[in-house]
Amino acid sequence: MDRFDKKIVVGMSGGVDSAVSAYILKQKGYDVVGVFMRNWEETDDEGICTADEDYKYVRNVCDQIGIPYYTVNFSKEYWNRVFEYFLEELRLGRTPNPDVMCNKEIKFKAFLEFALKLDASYLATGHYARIGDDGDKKLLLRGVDDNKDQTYFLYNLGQNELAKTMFPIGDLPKSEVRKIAAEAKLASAKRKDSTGICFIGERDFNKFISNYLPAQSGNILDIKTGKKVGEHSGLMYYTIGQRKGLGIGGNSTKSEPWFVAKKDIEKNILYAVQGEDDVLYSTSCDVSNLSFVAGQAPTEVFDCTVRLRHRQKDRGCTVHVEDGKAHVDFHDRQRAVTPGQSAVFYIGEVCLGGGVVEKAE
RNA sequence: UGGGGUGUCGCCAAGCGGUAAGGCACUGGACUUUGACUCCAGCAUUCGAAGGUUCGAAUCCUUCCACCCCAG
Repeated sequence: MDRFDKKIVVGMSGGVDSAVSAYILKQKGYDVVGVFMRNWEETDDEGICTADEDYKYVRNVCDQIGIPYYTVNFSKEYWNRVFEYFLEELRLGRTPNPDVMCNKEIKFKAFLEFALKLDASYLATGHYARIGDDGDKKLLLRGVDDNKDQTYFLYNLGQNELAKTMFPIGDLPKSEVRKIAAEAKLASAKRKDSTGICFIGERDFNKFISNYLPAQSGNILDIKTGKKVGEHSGLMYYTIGQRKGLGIGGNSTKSEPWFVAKKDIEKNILYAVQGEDDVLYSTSCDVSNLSFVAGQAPTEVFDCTVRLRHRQKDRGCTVHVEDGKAHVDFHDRQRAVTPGQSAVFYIGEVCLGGGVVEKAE
């Protein structure tokens, strides 16, 4: 019962969110241990090892808070379970979400196991998400700060994980987190929010993946006419709905921008369309690798909302679950539904779970 | 070789004697724990070239150059 008996491992990234998470738990009287994960050994484009920089902040913050800290290295696991998957999806011409996989395989699997081995009662992270109760079931709830909600990345968590997890800042708006950090004078209080692939950081995406995958240039065809309108430098550099990077200039007919409409990985052809055309929109999609927070789908058929890309607004849909897969009918057509991205289901504040888009129609 | 047409930013494209619109592309930034989407900003001292007329020209004149079309 005594909080002092409860040991909690906090995953520290070097940013404000995890720092404040640790700070809050410490304030509440828990036995807090900060652990920094080192999962990517390479330096960034400028030759800077971002992990070193991050760890410096972790050390400073932990000293300020007065908690012990450790570092653990899951580079091998990250490479094998996340990065290999990431590359394979790109080879297939899909658009993977490595951070979804990172949460599933690293943070809430390898890292969680590590924390429990340290005799921790819980693993805490700085995610903007909440854990609720529904009788004997745990619920994954959106963070109260709608703008920062990160449940999209966490839908693979199940009952076992949630029972051992805490999200200390999930019920706070970002502004409040910043304020707490500032008042506690935490070293990372004013650090810019990190973006980019978790653990890898902000990169020139094309340049980055060109280090791992061979690029094969080819033609860009107008999906409407089949005529060549440009050249691409490699299909993996493009995602459905993308505008930037096509390099297709004006012509005499229209003055609208071009968007990626489709990829033909067999023929190495990128199809583009000019303007917000119907071909960019889908009315349904197939989803595989389903994972439900409750352990199973609510029913075989259910209505909910679905988010198809991070920070995209979720929209109404009807889900048919069968043989571990789902067919999702959108109530309104959706733009740029992309294979490899996750479809995450919600009912109000509750994140039900989700899966990976296989095909959009 | 005759006849006609066109040459304005990487690509389209306004302008028609008064001191270079706009769109696309591109670049930078904002947003963002996935590559986007979106938003904001920047982007031709110069109008195929050289002369000339004029207070003043991309806009008028002359010559030249390039490309296109129709004849042959």
